[in-house]
Amino acid sequence: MKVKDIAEAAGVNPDTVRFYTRENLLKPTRNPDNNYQQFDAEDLRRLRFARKARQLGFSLPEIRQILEQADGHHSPCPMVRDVFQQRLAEVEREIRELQELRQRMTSAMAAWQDMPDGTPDGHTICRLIEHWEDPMPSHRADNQSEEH
Amino acid sequence: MKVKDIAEAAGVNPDTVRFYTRENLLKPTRNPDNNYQQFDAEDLRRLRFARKARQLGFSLPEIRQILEQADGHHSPCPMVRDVFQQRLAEVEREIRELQELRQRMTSAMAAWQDMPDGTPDGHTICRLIEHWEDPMPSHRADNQSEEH
DNA sequence: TTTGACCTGTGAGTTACTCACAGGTTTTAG
DNA sequence: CTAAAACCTGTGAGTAACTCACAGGTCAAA
Repeated sequence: MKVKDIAEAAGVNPDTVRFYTRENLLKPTRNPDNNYQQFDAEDLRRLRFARKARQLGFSLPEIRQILEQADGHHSPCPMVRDVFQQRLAEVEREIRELQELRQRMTSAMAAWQDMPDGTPDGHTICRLIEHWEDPMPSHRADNQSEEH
Repeated sequence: MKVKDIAEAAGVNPDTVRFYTRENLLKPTRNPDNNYQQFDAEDLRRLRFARKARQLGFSLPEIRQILEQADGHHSPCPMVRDVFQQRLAEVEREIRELQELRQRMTSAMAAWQDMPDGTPDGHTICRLIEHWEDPMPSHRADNQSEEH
């Protein structure tokens, strides 16, 4: 399998395959004739695994670690379990934060209803946002200055 | 007020103030003697507004737009309302996706309980993830190839 | 007066890709 | 058989919203 083949088989962009190869998540052999990368069924499994782990919120370094552990015939289980549990906690925190945010937004929307659309006072909304009480630190998506 | 003062007053990193200034969200005057930036109370209000809008999920270009509209004595209301509504829908989608993810993760955790911690078969977990049924596109946090 | 804390602008690093480029190879159509 | 299309290669840049580092200038206190 060449880059495009494995990419299609896994449903990803060929550039992602190249990227993962650069990042040592995939280790294709090389065709000495033309230096093309050769992927096999195992690579495809790794790629699919990586993609699913990504959907679960694992980072590329974490995924690489898992794959390397498995390569070395070590059980990545305990580690995976830890990371998985951490990730679950994180997901739950994200849900709580977003629910709170949604609550605050719908309240704001309600207050909004009382104003005509083209209200002449542009400061009304701005004040609404200005006086937004300072909440959560933020949700992981937008802020990397998180506490980990 | 100098950079550090306004940064402290708003509870942000001084580099964020400098960054917002570069991005034209803040337009401090300059002290001609030393070329230092001079911020006033209005700048502080803008900065606080920007930070709260960020927490609500507005992007910097959106925030800049709102501030510029307000500067030009136009009411940013209709625009803000639109963006706000979009953002609310997005938050609700994120919540749904994360809840689904959490559901799937807790199910996986349950299956996990049946295995001893240091299980010799490292492929057990990997298989668990491998066979994860392909779900949602992903949640905005980790994937910019979203459909907008 | 000298230290230390601040200021300046610029450039790089973060994450997980995606895209563009220039040049080599292979496949396919005519 | 050849020319064009489609693929391959590596590298470098762009994305969002910062954060940090660097080198050199300025200023307040001891």
